[in-house]
Amino acid sequence: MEHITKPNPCYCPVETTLELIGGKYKSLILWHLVNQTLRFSELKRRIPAATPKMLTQQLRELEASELIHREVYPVVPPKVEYSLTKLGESIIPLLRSMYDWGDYYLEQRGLESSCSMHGLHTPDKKS
Amino acid sequence: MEHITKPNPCYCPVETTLELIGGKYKSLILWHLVNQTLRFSELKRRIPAATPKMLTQQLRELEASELIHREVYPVVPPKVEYSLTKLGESIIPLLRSMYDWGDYYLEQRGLESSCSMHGLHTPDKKS
DNA sequence: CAGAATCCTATCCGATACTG
DNA sequence: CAGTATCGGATAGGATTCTG
Repeated sequence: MEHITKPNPCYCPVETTLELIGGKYKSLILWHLVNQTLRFSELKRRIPAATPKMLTQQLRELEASELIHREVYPVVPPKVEYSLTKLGESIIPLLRSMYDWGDYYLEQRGLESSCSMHGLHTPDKKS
Repeated sequence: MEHITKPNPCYCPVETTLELIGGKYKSLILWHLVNQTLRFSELKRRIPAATPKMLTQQLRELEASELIHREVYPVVPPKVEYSLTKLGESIIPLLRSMYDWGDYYLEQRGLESSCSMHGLHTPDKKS
C-alpha cells in the first residue's frame, strides 16, 4: 500500500460509545460537569486520584470527541473552563443507566457499591 | 504489609459496568448470545476477528462475572455451550441503549455507523 | 494556574504453533 | 472441537519533574 488513509476507524456504535467514555476518569469527568462549568483545578480537586497528566489527556480526548468544551481565558494566572457540549449532555442519561445497572449487578453479587459518583441522581452543586 | 487481602476492587457502579463489558469482543459476545445458546466454534465463526486465545479469555472473564454460563459436555469430540445467565440478560437493554446513543453520536458527527451488531434490534436467529 | 515533558511499567492484544 | 502455550509489539496509565 502506498499511503495510510485512516487507521481503520471503528464505527460500531457500541464500540464507539465504549471508546468515548471508557478512558480513565472520563465518566467521572463528564459526571462532574453535569449542570456546571469547572476549571481545571476544580476538576482536579474533585478527582484527586488523577494526575495532571492524565486529567489533561482525558480532557483533551473528550474535547476532541466533542463531548466537552474547553474555554481558555487569556489572563494571568491562566484560567481554563470545561463544560459539557450538547452532545456531552446527551450521554448523561446513558451514564445514569450504566450506573443503575452496575448498582444492580453489585447488589446481585452481594457487593456494596460506593464511589464519588453516588450523587449521580442528584448532581452536586457549585459550592 | 504482611499480606495482600484484595487488589483494591472498584465498586463504583459505572466503572464496574465498563469493566464488565469493556473488554475486547465482550459486548459482541453478549449480543450474539441473546436468545440463543452457541458453541465455541459457532461464536468463533460469528466473530472471525477474535483469535481462539482472545475468545477463550473473554468468555472466561464473562463467566467469572456471571454474565454467561459455560456448559461442558463430556463427549468426544468436545462440546461446550455458552449462554446468557439471568444477570447477562439483564444487561442487554443497556447494550441496546449504548448502541442507540453511539448511533446518534456518529450521526451527529456525520459518520456512517456499521457493524456486525446492526441486528441489535432484531437478534439473529439460529440458522 | 494549567499544564508539558520524560521515564517507566503493566497489561492488552495479536500472531503463531501446539494438544487432549 | 475447544481450547493452551509462548512470544512480542503496542498502548494505557502512573510517578516525577519542570514551565509560561
